[in-house]
Amino acid sequence: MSQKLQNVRVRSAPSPTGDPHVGTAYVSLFNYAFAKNAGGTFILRIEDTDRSRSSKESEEAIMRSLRWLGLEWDEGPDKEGDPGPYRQSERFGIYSKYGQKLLENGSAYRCFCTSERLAALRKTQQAQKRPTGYDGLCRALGEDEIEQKMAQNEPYTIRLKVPAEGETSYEDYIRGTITFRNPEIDDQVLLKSDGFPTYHLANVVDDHLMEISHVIRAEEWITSTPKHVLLYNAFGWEQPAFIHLPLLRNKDKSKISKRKNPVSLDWYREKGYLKEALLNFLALMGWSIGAEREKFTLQEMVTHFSWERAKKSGPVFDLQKLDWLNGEYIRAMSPDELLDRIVEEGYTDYTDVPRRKLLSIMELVQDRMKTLSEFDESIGFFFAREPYDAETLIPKKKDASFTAEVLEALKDTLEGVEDWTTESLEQALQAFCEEGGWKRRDVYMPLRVAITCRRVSTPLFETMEILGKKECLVRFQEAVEKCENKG
RNA sequence: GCCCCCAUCGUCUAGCUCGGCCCAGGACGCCGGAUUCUCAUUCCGGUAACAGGGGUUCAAAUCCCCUUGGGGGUACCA
Repeated sequence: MSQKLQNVRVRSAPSPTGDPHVGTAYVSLFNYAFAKNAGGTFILRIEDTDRSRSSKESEEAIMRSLRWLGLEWDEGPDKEGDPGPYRQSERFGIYSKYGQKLLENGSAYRCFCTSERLAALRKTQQAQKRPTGYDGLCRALGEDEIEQKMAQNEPYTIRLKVPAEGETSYEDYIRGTITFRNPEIDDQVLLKSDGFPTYHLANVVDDHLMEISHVIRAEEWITSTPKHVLLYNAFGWEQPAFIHLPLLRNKDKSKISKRKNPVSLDWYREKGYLKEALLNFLALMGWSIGAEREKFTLQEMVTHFSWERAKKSGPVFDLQKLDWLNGEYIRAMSPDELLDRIVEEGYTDYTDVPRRKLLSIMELVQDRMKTLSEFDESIGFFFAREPYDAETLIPKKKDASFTAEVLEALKDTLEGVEDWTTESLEQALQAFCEEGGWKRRDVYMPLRVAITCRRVSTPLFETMEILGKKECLVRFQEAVEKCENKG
């Protein structure tokens, strides 16, 4: 397998159906990394030949998502180049012309079989435990029969005439030689009866016209590649190199699917995964940078990219590890940077809060966040008194009267703190515990809940400083009353 | 059913191309501990794998074969 890296042109060719899929990002990432490493061109081509399932919204979502991730293409639907357009629905005329060519040189034939007959055929084949596939009925049609049917306007498809004997093989960069016996390759439909091409024809024609040098796609295409090879041969075209990436898997090892895994790139974005974390994680799913490193940037992947370090086996998509990675990236940023990201990318509603205040809060929550969407959730109590049960005030293994006692005792101390800073508060509270013989945890928990309304919160004294004495005392008083009502 | 791909800790993997340095290394998770006002963070420690069987060889996680397991394909969807 000679890697001719002179003129690398690769493409990501998603179908615009449904939500933008992580698999698209995954395949695009590898195309991108390889192209950029080789100084080549990364193309985005929209494969919308399935008219009923394709949608404009989906196409836009794919482009938006890829751009969000920073996988910018050099040529694509909105970046026209010589071999465009890059949307197959806009190349409609091209395919039938090439289908015609195949008809003329005897590599394809018209098939008038109805879908009903095909379905029945498949059924009996399965029942008889025979391999399924077209039986070649229309291959034997004579010229006059064909003309007659056409005169009667009978709908037909154009099928590839796969050689009855021999075998077809190709070299896969990461899997080596893959061989299929020709009788096992189906006479694939190339042009549907509505005149639209199937994936197979459109794909090969476009890859040729767009001078794609390496076809990098997911493993699920391995079996249809021999059909593509046959097509290149039938046209007399040089074939590109083929590389099949392992499929992303659910926990049960099946192909990743939305029923078993969040699969939409929008979901990851909304949840607040950083693009660098998601990219890094996706890269890890099919490639390793070597040594004992697992954190690396897109740019590092590009510079170190090589197929030797690509893997063949299908990785389970494990959100737990993504969470960890995301946390790593979050912690690696300065509070300032993090806040910028959160504000710019719209993860917070607290946009009219003074930046200085948000920043001081950020310092308290940064280490506690796994995703950006957790920011607002974890700081809500800074801006509003949240409802909570009196029960919540009670420390472990203690009761309501104990809690009331603590709060009562605490009152004077709190009110007496003049300099409402983290340091003085801590000093005052420590002194309070020592003098009164209280255990810290028994004092801090009720206080924490009184101040933050939550048992899990940012560090107490820092939080109190930010809230200010006045607000803290109000909250404290409310807690005391809550306790009294309870008791 | 048939065809194709794959196979190292629960998960992601290094090692396999060029057999010995591997009674298999790292990471996530989990468990335990330290720090600690909660939760996190941070730091220590622990758990856990070469699917099985045959070969080849002085020597195999690494090469070959078989079995098993998993996955994908099998459409006028991509």
